Amino acid sequence: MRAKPRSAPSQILRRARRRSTSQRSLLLDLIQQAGGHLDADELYRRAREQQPRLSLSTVYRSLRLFKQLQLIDELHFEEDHHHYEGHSPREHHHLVCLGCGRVVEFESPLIQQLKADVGGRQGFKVTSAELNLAGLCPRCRGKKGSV
Amino acid sequence: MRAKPRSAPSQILRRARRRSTSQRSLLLDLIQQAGGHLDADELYRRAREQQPRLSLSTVYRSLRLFKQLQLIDELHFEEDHHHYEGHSPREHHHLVCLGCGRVVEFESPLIQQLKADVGGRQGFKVTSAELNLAGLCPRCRGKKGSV
DNA sequence: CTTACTGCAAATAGTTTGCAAGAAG
DNA sequence: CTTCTTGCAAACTATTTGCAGTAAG
Repeated sequence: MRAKPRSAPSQILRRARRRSTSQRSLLLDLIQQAGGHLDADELYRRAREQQPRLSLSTVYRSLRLFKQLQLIDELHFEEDHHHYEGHSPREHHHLVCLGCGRVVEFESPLIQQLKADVGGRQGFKVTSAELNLAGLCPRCRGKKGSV
Repeated sequence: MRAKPRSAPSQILRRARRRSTSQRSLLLDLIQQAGGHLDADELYRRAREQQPRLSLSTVYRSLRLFKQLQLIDELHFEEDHHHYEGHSPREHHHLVCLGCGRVVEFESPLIQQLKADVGGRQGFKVTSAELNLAGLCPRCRGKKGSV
């Protein structure tokens, strides 16, 4: 079984009867490049470096659209706003350092097992799983008093 | 090894040099009774039934305090605001129905294993783990078109 | 009494929306 | 051309803060 080739974003937009604009391309590029974990404001700041007139509304509208089209995933860390990353075919989860904010990704087969177990036991059809671990990274474990 | 007896909230407050007020007792009671998953607004509504002059600021200030003192835990579902539940000694996680919002709790030993595995591999000291599964409950799986 | 706590109103952060002008197809 | 998209300003939701009065210890 080969992985099905993922379409280019512009094709996905076309199929959904949405237009491919310079703003959308730029935002999507920035999200992919960043390797994930951007929040709306950071994305806005980076995007303005290349398109100074781009507005924050457009950032939010685009994020909502990309999310609907499954081009990106929304992450819910222990903060008051969301983070975003390009949708990756491999399910993975996040480990966040409470000291410096660094985010590490990891995969684990245990999660699949858990989804099946718990879903089955409760009669749910489980469609998504978000696991966030938090702690201190090697560097931040040292400077204890400082946090 | 016996579980160490948990102190009453009022004692915990005293130890932290915080006063035990009628507002704080009421809020804490409501959180315990509810069995968890309340958001600030719902808590506010319920509290006002018994203390109509209680303000929303007090709700937020109390939630922050309780969280600091580890009397409650904050949950981050796929929404724009947080939910809260009384801190329970047994680590557990949540399965949320996207149809009706029902929340089911579950425990799993796999999570402990995962924390140790991932933490060790990355050199992190893992202090917390939040796992949220989402899907459709038995009832909502039926009425598919309706959601 | 002393100082933490509360209620209220005003401020702030994050996000959404109405609308007229602009661009994609 | 037609309709979707954008920028801007205003609105909105969730949460925090300043301050003067109130109450816990």
